[in-house]
Amino acid sequence: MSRFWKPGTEKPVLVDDEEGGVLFYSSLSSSSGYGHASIEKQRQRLPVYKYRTSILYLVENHATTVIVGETGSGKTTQIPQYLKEAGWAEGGRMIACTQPRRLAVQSVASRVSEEMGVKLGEEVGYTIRFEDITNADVTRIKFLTDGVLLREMMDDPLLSKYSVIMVDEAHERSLSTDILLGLLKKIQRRRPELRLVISSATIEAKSMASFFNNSRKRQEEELGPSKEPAILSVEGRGFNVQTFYAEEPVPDYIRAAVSTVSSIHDEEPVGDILVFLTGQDDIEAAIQMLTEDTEVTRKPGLFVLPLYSGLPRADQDLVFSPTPRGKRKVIISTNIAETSLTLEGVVYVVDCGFSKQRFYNPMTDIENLVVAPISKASARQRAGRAGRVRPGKCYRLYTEEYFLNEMSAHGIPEMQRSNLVSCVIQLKALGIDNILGFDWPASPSPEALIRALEVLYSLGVIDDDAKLTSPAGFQVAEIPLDPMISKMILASSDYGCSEEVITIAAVLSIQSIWFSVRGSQKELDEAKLRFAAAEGDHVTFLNVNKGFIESGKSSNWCHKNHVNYQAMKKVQEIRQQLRRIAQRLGIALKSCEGDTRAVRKAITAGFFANACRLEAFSHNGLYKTIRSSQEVYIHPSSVLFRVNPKWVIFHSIVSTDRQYMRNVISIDPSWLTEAAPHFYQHQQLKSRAQ
DNA sequence: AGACATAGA
Repeated sequence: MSRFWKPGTEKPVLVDDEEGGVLFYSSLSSSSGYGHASIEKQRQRLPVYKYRTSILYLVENHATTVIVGETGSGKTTQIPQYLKEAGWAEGGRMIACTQPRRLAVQSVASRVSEEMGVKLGEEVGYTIRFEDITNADVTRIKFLTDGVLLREMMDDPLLSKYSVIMVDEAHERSLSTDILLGLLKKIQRRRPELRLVISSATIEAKSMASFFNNSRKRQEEELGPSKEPAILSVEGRGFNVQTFYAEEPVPDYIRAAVSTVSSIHDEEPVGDILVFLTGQDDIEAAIQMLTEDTEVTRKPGLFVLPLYSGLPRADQDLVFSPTPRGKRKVIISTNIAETSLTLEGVVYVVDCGFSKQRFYNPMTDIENLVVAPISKASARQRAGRAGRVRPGKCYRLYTEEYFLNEMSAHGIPEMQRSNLVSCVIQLKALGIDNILGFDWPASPSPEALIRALEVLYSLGVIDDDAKLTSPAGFQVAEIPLDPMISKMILASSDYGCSEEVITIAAVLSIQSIWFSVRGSQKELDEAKLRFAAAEGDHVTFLNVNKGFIESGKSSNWCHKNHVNYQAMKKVQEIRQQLRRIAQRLGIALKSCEGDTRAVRKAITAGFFANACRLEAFSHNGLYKTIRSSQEVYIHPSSVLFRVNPKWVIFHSIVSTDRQYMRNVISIDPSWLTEAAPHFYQHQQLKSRAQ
């Protein structure tokens, strides 16, 4: 909750800002105090309050209600309370409200418990991974991530303990939100008494409503609530934002962003500037230009800060520190500032019109990060970030003509740009047999679905009838990780190395265990050599983890070795969760005491499909994948870079100028046929080995 | 000889 609270200052109050972001108010700013009466008044001042009766009426009479709520309408914090006040949580039932992000879950839950004057974790609680702040006997309103609600369905497929489920931020179309929406539509048919509240931005409301339209003719004769969804709009409380467009298309958006910042600083009154660029590289280039530009640096009072997810926490926290009097803060950010967090004091937004987006190619089974134009919806969201404290201005580094005619209305749902193995196994675990015929809010391509089914079949997780195998399929579905990693953990049981493989699984599920600072790349490379294992990166992770444990989990040790202390703590947390799950699944927790063959065989059991062979006469480290003869190279960050063993298995691919394998181990090709005889026939390997 | 948008279980 106090994620960005700075020790030594008064504890801030977190307030949901209705965009899944979190706004940080100092408690000094509301000197009226938090007595019950003043909270009640604050509640009544929210735009959504006028619609209280209408909302309750619609929820009573419609199976699904779509709420279009703009920024600051108060829908997220108020609607669950209205529902409870109207009796929807009586008789032991619960009201659920989902969010796409953990931080939003925590902050909204704490706000609502405060408004209701109850202790968090009692009448109002929340659940996110690793944190269940609820009490089954007394919790009536429960906030949770949509991913957690999906997991809950494994034990309770009809979600029978909930009377109303509110899906917030549905317009974001995240993978888990879309899966959840598809499943909720199915549950509705079995549970006519269940009510859904879908909260969405304007642009998606109609398609949401038509997705949930289950009405048939002669509906009047049926009992129960109308199957036709209701739509209700609630106005927001943002300030007006004036938009400016580039007159001509800009050839270089980094340069254009820098000069726009410079002229805002020259010509506009005080107020912070938020610049949207695409990634770390862009941001660092822009900062360098801004600080080298003597025109700008001569002027006092410009305070430039980067913001992206990979930035160390201490540096991220800087953007929340108050702007000193007479200074102007310039925050240069990735998309993280579009939805995930909110910056107070921003009056000017500069939008480059692009973001990095993930795309998935089912033909090659490769996920790519591509710089691509944003949607109109994203552009509006970015602009809105300027109007939070007073009227603001948004400078778009593209033409109005481009905005109107070229930009798509909304982005492609994540479902249609992702590898679907995790998604498909979740549906299978819930008994959805006909994956291709599933009613999705946005259908993924049949090719991507078929590819996911193929991978699951080759892992032995589904059978010839595409049903989960027993026990392997059910076990893999139970582990909250990518199925290839889950399979690797299952196999570690047979090879007697589950402790090691669980460590590897934990490391692979976080971004990076290395602490990288621009300019100290060489030191990091040297630090890596201290842990480097000839077998490859996965074994190197084991060495790092061992060193960390032996140091007594010391942050000082991490610092000296260029290891990210926060990341290592996270690794330990995930390890503990995975160990508990493994024990529940009957996987013996056992260490192989340094037998790296055993570890690599277990990895092969999950990742055999990612096997590659060094080209016979390659002088530059060219490999080809066994499965599809794709040309790939070992990533320079790998400990096997330039070592180039003959046979390797990779964990993932990144595509830049070439396809690079990240996290690589060397293997013996005979392990492939041992792990997946059906996938690699002897014949095939032999002919390729020649 | 060179790189990592953003979430989530």
